[in-house]
Amino acid sequence: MHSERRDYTDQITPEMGSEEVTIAGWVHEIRDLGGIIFMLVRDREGIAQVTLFKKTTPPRLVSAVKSLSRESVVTVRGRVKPEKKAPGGYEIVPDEIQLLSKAASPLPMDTTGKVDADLETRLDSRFIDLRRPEVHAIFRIRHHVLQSVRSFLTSEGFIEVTTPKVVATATEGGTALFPITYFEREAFLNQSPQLFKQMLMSAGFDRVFEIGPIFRAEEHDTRKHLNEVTSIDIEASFADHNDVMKILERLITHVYTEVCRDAEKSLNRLKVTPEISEPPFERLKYAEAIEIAREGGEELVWGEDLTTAAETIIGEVIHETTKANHYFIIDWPTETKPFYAMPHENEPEISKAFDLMHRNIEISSGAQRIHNAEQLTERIKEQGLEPESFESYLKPFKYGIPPHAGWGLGLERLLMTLLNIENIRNTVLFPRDRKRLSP
RNA sequence: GUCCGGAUAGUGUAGCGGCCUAUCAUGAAGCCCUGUCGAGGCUUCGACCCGGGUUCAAAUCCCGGUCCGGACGCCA
Repeated sequence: MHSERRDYTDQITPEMGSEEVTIAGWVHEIRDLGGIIFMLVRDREGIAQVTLFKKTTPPRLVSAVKSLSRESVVTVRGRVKPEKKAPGGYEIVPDEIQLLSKAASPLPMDTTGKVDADLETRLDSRFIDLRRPEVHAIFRIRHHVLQSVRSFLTSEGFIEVTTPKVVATATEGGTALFPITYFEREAFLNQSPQLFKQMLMSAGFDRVFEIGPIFRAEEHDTRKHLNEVTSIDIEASFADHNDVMKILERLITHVYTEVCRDAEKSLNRLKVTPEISEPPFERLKYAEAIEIAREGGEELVWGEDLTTAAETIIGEVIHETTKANHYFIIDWPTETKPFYAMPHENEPEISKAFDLMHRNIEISSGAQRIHNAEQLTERIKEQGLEPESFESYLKPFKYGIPPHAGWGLGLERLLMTLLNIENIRNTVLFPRDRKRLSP
């Protein structure tokens, strides 16, 4: 039975006449009108209507359907019947219905859209929540985004790599790391593939990208933070910050364009039309950004990171003037950025670091990196860190490493802004936040 | 972590001192119904987060706890 030919519901059309089909899926709804019963069967691609007539359908099938519970898994073999009154212009008249797995009731939540559930309830029963077509659509689009990122970066000469997530030291300072037990030693979950990417520049890989999980042990509790996220990271040799910003803006446009082209059905299901930004994106200097925020009433000190309110004001002003959602904030104060960001030669208090913003959300940040071992050691000291603990990091810089630049792009933030999703938890199958560790 | 809201059937909600033996929807069980597409009609089932207090009387007011949401903070 499992090896039999199976048709997805979207492959069936009214033009198929009375062809035999076999569908497999979940019982979405049963509407028993007495003399006629409609059973809606849902699979990954859609919903098909199976119609049973009390007078002509074999009684065993009628009673089988009457005893089915919602969300049970069934296969239906039957004939296609073009029917104007049926959704999609066809229905399936069954010859055989098999129950493969019975669903208990009541269900932990509604799957048909009649009753909304809180995010908490949905995440507790995520396996059911993910059955809902509009939730499923997010992850179909996520797949398209990943596909499109891979094809774009590959066509730009980047090699996909994977680097360890279990690491020995808390390398970057900055964010808090999750400690774990690694046999008899302490280890950490990696916060960024940064140092590995740079080692690969020393190793002569020239251009690499990695798509993988990163972990942040920060106790933040907001709509746009998670403790485990997927980072799209690149590093490019013989390149500066301007070069990688150009790659980034073209990547964003490419992803938006491809998603609009390839994921139309899922976008319609979510009722969103992504707004494509065309390169070049606005490049706003940090100094200009804080000026805009000050004019909008925010009190900011040069040298500090932007507040959420400041980001909102800046995002709105930029949107008014450029009509675009995406923009870069460039020339950040060196002290606000990680030690490996390259300071400008003639103005070392600002660095060749940038953030890519979508309105008020930071979706990516990157920089040209320092590739000189002495300068790097100096910067480590200036940030109050111990150069001794960075020895294995510093080693590749002593034996020939080209100038290089790169960025990290948050996949979930990209999806949020692409699909206008309010809470980042909706963009991850099984989100990990301050409170949630299962499922 | 701070501030502000909130917690009522499986799910989503109304009620905010006595009219609550708690509203409505959805769901489940049963009955009627041959074109539903949030089908319809009738019957039944199912809930006040935990602990303490105030009061003749608490779902409702007060205190503590737990959990949730939002904003902010923290954050390559």
